[in-house]
Amino acid sequence: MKQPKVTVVDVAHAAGVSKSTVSLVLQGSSLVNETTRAKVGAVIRELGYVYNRSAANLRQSKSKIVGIVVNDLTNSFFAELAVGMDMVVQSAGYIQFMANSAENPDRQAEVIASMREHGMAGLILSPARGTTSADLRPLVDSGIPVVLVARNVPGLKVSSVVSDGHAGAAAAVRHLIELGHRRIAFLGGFNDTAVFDERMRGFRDALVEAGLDASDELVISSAPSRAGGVAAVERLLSMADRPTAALCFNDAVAFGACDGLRSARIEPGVDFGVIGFDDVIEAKTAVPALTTVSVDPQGMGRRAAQLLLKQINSGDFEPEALVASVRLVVRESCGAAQRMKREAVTA
Amino acid sequence: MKQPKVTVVDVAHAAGVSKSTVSLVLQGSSLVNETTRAKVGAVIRELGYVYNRSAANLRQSKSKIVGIVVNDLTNSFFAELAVGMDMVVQSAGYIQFMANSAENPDRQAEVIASMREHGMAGLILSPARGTTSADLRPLVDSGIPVVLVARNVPGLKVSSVVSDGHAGAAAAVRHLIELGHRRIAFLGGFNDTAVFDERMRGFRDALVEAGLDASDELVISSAPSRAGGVAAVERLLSMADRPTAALCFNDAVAFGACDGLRSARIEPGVDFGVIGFDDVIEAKTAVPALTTVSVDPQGMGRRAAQLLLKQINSGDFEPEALVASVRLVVRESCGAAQRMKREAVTA
DNA sequence: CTTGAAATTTGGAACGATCTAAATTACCAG
DNA sequence: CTGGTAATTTAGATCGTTCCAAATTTCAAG
Repeated sequence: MKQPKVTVVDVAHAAGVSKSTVSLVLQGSSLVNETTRAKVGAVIRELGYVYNRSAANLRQSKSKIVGIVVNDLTNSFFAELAVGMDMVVQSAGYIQFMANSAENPDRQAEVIASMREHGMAGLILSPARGTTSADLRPLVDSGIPVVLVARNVPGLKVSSVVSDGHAGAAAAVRHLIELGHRRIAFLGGFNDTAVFDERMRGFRDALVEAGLDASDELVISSAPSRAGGVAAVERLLSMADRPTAALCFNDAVAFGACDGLRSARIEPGVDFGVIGFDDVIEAKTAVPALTTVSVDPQGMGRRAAQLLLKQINSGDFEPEALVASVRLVVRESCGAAQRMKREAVTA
Repeated sequence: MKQPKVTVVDVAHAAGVSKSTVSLVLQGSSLVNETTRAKVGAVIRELGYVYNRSAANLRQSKSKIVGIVVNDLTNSFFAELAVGMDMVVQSAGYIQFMANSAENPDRQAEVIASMREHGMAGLILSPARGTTSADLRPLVDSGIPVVLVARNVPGLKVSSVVSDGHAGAAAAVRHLIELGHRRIAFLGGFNDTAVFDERMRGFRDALVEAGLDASDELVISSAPSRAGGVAAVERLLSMADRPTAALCFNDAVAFGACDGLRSARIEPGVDFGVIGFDDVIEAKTAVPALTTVSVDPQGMGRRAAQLLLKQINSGDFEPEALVASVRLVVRESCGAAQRMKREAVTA
């Protein structure tokens, strides 16, 4: 059962040539005679030879391995991201170490270190919450290309691919304004993250642009989860001058907000406008269907992988920052459907 | 920027010892003097040395890499599976190549070949539809441990971890019978897969056990997707002696079935009982909430990884077949809530 | 036949670790 | 001191590949 593994030398011997020739055949060199190439190829198949890439890399020190570390694979947004990367990495003839950091910076550091020991040529990282630039500095300084995706790490000079949170938030707010809302809140998310900051600024800028109130009390931060959404909406409902609509940090918060509204006998999408962010898979099927800002995670993954491969192949490179565009998907939770119905009646 | 990489020899030189000693330190051997160990450790940190595991493996030919290939990472069931594996693989000090085959056997073959060239110690595979035993034979024969998960490949003597589809389907059917249904259908899934066969037999056995009709016309196969569910339920509604409830091949089919029922003005969970399979994440939040057979994919992933590691560590091993137990999660779509309400009124 | 250039093939030194067996050093009792 | 054992350290071969420089073969023209 356990084959004593066969090497180039075995192949060479069986084919009656030298190991150098076999090596040449393996790399498809044009130096080798067509007859010998065929002969060696036949022997390779016959003996069931498998190429040992680590041995090869040892000599030429350029591996075909990239690392992919994602903060939460169970979140379908990040799973899609990973699948996008997988597609381009695979079709470029590379293979990936892939690991889930589960939002734990220590675990993240461990797997990155391990990948480095195994000789990865580059890393795509969707960083765990709390990742600092110091965590990544040694890796970056060693000259290994790194691409951050979905989230940024402040103070680190590396490439990144992030979605346009500012534009997305602004578009969502403009849509709510167009629907007639004049007092709009921003719900959920930890206010010490870069993503929060960007979306919140988009929110605020759109309000200011329309000459509406954009004061601090309209921004209610909380955990970026369903539970956080419930908590945030409770705070909102206790406000004196109560808003009539809200943009949420992400879809999970938006779902929580809907839960919270319902338990206060306020129907989301009818009595109150709710917009989410990310367009997770459940957004379409939820009741009411969630109006949300959609960010094609698979496309982002592909772009990140392309960027990384480009940097790996060009010995020297400059960090690049890509911004993935974003689009508002209007469904029911914002109340657009309601308004159309109303207009139909009036007409 | 680009460090000329430092090796054991550099460390040895800087620490004033031989490379053998450095190697001993690296493997934490007790042979080396405490003073030298400290000295070498300091130099290692100072020079920013990174261990080159491929070089090491070349000599000792036992890598700390496992391969994980999954048929569809965008499906949250399989994503959870992968996360479970990730957990145990990572904490065992291994690292994984992970790839998505996207249900494409050719792509699957490619990535497995690539992983093999890179020297993986074992493989966990959730096989793409259409995988044959011939596809995996060479790998298995080479003595590399392989664990199949979620799906089996007929005619291949390797370890596997699958859920108990028979018991799950039977439990679901018994529950429907208990709710008063006497004519029950099985919807969706391709009837040439092992998983289909197992679930369908569980369905049939439970019907026979209760002395009910279990004829072929009650089994309506289709694509295992939402669209497939719609198609299957349409065929069901055109039947002469129409069933009053259905067990679906998986949750996607169940959602489709609900869609189809609604467009025929039949309310799932009220006029018709629907049960799914897998307990995907949306099952809980859908309307009506889906009654379904839950299979803890993360736990399955963990068990698969544990099994693989066990086989890697014991030089020789026998294939083992693990069956993950399964439990029925009763929500709304089966009509149980309705019945309870009715009973409350009657009481 | 030679001959020289082109086409092939090849030996052996890397690559960065481990491992064996042997060398060196330390230490202690006599 | 000396011998002997225990504790450390080390030289050098080795793992499976690539690559350089050199060797060999092929072959058409003189």
